[in-house]
Amino acid sequence: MLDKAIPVFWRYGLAGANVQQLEAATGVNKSGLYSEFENKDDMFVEALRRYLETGPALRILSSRPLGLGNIEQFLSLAPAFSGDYAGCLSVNSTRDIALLPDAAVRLISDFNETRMAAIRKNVEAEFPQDQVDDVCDLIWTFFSGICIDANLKADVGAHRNRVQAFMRLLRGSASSGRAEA
Amino acid sequence: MLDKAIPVFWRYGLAGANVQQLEAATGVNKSGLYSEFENKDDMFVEALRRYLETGPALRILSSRPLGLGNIEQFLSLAPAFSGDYAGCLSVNSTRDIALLPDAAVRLISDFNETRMAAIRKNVEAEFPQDQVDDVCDLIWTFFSGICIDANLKADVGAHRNRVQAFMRLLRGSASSGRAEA
DNA sequence: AGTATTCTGAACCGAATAGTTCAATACCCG
DNA sequence: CGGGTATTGAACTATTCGGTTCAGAATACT
Repeated sequence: MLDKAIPVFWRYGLAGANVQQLEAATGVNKSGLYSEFENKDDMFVEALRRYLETGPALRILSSRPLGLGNIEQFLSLAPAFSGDYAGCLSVNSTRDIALLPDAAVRLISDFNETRMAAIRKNVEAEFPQDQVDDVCDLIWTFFSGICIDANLKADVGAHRNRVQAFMRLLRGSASSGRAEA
Repeated sequence: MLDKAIPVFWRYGLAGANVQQLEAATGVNKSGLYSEFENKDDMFVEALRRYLETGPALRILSSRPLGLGNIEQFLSLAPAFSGDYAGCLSVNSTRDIALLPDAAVRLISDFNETRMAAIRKNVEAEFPQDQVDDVCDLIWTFFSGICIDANLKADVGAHRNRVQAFMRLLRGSASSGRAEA
């Protein structure tokens, strides 16, 4: 049920989605919706929570061996490209941050930290210590950019290309960085 | 007047902004608003148009000499970090694309093309031809990422750092690319 | 000063919104 | 089969929304 609600919030945001759409998408009518959730905000928070919990990001980033391979997987697979919805619900939601309930903001912030820590472990495996912060930041910024851009045009081929170009840049920097060190 | 409306749409999006907020922000009441604009969608489109027309992006990207210096300026200055609003209205709006009037989608798409062409001219000045497409794509993706992330935390210092780290990566790639060629 | 014009305030409208209630119905399980 | 439990449909409320109308006040022009 939450899984059915996720795409609605994904596409339209919290403010742009109405409960009729949620009824249609979930197949549950208003009575049912409001017996399970307190209000629309609550539905959003729970959908977002489920999205973050079931998403592949942390799994990908913690698979062994740690390293840039995981980063590439993360950038390739974590943003969705399924037509119905594209990019990432959490990234999309940071755009709506001004209208989000506190609980949702906290979810996003907390998961950002967790995800960043997971990214960091992979970066530490390949970069000298003094570059780790910057590289992590670049990866996250790049991920956000991919996710937003996917809303406008979700081209799977272009996405693959883009990730590979970024990884080339990163790998180049990693090897030259090690050489210098 | 449009200048006063821009921050409202910026923060709350088209769906999340209501006309009361637009009245308060512009200091013009509903009567005045609706005598000048057809409807809320129209206000949004005109605000977005003005934003794109008056923004610094194209000016920065076409200043001489062309090159990565312009790209750095663009990444540093084009995203706003003014507390009231952060990032970029156009990038924010791509997240709301599903609810935007056609005219707005066209504005965004067209300006994306124009901006990308301007980026390209700067990239061509420093990169071998076969890397230009990829580098342009990376720059745009990075820009989008910066803008979205600014919604959550708009830290000017972190922003500077981030841009510089990206530029190091890019400059490293440019010199090694030329060396190979 | 007098006239034309613009802008404002406030009332008003219909539609859509989130959210509630409850009788009827379907379903499940003993 | 029968009784308890979910689930539904639909009517209903209250509020907010975008948008309209228009008389009056402020403003500008001559």
